Amino acid sequence: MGWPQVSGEDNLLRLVEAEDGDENNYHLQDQVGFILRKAHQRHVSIFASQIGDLTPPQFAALAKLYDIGETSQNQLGTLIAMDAATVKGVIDRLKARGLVEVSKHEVDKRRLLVNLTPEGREAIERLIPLARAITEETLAPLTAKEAATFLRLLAKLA
Amino acid sequence: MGWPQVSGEDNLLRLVEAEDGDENNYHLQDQVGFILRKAHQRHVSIFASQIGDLTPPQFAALAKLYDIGETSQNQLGTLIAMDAATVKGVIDRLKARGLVEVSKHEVDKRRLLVNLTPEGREAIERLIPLARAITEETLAPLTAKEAATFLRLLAKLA
DNA sequence: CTGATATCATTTGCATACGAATGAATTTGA
DNA sequence: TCAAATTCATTCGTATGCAAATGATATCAG
Repeated sequence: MGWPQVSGEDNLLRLVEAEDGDENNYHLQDQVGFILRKAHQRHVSIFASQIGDLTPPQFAALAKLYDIGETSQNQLGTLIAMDAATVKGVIDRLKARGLVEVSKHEVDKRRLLVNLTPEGREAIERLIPLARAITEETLAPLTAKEAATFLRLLAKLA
Repeated sequence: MGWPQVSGEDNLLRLVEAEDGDENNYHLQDQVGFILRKAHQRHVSIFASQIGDLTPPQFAALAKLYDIGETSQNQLGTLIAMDAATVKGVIDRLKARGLVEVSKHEVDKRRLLVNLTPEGREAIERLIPLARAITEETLAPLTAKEAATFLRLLAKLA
């Protein structure tokens, strides 16, 4: 009489509803948000297995700085989809490890300029091949054609 | 001469490489992990706009309990893809709000049983229609056909 | 039966992630 | 020009998310 009392009735009710067309049946497992969260978790896990000493957001910051060179902290955040509070923490940790350095903007005194250090540059150049492997492993469950389709649709959602 | 000094040379180098076949060019924006992270962020944002007083993980816990009835905290975590440490925090907060209640397993004294309270049951029944709207809005950039394809491929990845 | 293993839950430490509030500096507009 | 609005960065509070360590309990193997 523990859970059957309430839940049992519900399971019965749900069976009846299923026969009626399943309209009131909500399956968490089928919701895009839930699957999206799991897919993201899996990717982060793959990332960690290949690049243990850097998180995906930290890698994103380095990769973007490598791509575009010095920028303001806020601008960098915009480019890698992090709000101001989040990017500050990421940059602080990269700074503490000597991978980036910060300086004040000459004219606009509000801005904090961020750039790679030589060590940061060396690190990102060393890691980019691993990042390609991570992408490959993440997409491994799909065929090449499926992967292309998936990336196209995912980009439309993001 | 602030940032052009190093970055300018790099952009030039990259242009040359692009002519060579783009092999050394790494574009964060095209990586599945980065787009996955952004898509997830967008969904969480949509979720928050429709259900402000509950997070997606909290909702997942309630929805799963509504679906299967009372379970152990660990088992619930497995079902909604959360590790033991994470699910504990989620359940603690739901418990503090009176949406779930916990009790000790009669025979296995290690287990902590979790179940919906009447308030929790009422809440999840009220929220499920909103969850459907959230799914719809998240998938809105895709046609119905694209959405079906996307969900199929996403599920293979997750 | 009992020692080795395994499971369940908790705790700690670290790292995103975001809303909201704050302060400093810049830009806008009347 | 100068007050209002905006932008940039920081800080605080809250909420995932995971690894690792710990303690309590349960199960298994010999």
